[in-house]
Amino acid sequence: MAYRKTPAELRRLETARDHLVARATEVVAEVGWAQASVTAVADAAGIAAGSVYQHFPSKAALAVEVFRRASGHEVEVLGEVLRAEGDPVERLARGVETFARRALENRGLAYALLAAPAEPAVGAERLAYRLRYRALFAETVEQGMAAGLLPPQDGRITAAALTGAIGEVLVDPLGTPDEGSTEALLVELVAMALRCAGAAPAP
Amino acid sequence: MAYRKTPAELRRLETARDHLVARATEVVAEVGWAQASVTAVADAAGIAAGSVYQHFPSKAALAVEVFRRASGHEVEVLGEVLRAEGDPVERLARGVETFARRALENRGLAYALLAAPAEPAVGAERLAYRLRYRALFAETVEQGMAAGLLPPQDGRITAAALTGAIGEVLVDPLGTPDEGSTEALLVELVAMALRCAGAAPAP
DNA sequence: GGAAGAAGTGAAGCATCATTCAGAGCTTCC
DNA sequence: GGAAGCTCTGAATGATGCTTCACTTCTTCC
Repeated sequence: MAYRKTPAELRRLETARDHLVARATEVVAEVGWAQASVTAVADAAGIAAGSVYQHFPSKAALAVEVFRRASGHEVEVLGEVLRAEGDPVERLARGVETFARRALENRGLAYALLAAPAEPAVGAERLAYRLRYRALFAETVEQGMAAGLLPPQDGRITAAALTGAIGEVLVDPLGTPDEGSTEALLVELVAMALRCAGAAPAP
Repeated sequence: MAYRKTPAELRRLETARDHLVARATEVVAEVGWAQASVTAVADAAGIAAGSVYQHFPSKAALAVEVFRRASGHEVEVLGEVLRAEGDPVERLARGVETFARRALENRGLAYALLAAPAEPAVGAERLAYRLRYRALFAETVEQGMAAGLLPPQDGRITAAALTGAIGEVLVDPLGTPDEGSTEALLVELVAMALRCAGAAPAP
């Protein structure tokens, strides 16, 4: 007998999938990719290990989805800040600050997205998303050059440097992770980024 | 019956161990940590898998030795260049260039040392060696500030940025890996590094 | 030359996980 | 209410790859 899923059932499945991805993301942020076994993730989502395969064909596919959702959001936020109205140099400063601040607010996830050991499928995805971060920074740097605010340079290298610098700071944050030093860190990081792009020092 | 190894025998063992580490390093540079199984490494060294355990208590111990030998050499070379005679800014430029050039000349190994997915023991070692690179850069930046050649800044952040930037460039080299573009890349990278530290632009 | 002890071998042992599957429990539709 | 089809379960399966170990080969010493 032919049989169709009701909309409610479809919604339930979709919700279960979202819930699985969300919990998997938490697990990855807490314990890293290596420790995020199918069993651990399923337990966190409150389902059996086998049920993971109702939603994803493999562990790698789930891992990639976790990575894409989290990274996609970061790329969007960074893009919005960098493409806002105004002076390219100011936008760059705000972009670096936003990117770094968000990463520092969720270090576990940021580390997982940017640097933590991961299976090859996630590694490939990471490469692709890093290029997107870099492309966004590069675009803003080129606008700064076009506006005569930045000296001639290869914007792609400056962009890579910015991405790498923020990553480094996250991997081993300088100083203790309290409020005060985080703010000081951001100030230094933004200043470094502006020097790096060759912006004239603030008066 | 008590029995001592002859000096010749001791030398043979030491040589065998060195040979194993050297071949393992090659394997890692070629195929990465993940694919460098005990069997693959033993095959490359021309010994049986079990014989690896004559020299190292575990695969992780061998991996750590491979990492330390290769990274230790890089730290030494960088230290020598950065601590040579002369102007801190010039030394910094030469240090960045040397570090990047050496990495670009052996990309497989550089990638393995700086970024490739690896087991936790190697990851921990990597963190330690990155701090050593950063400490060397930071020292030079502070000397530049003391000499009035660089503006006030947190040298540790600049150092992290330099390490990160070079790492990024290696992970996904901009442009094709031919002679000409490598040289152009180095020029841009050094220029970026000097801006990053706040050195006055060359006339 | 031969006994004693060390190094080398490589196939078996073992641990770890991703993945599967046969059955239990639900949902749909008449 | 009940048949048909779907989701969920979790123990069994299977693959991978480090590590062990009984045995062979080589080295030392008398």
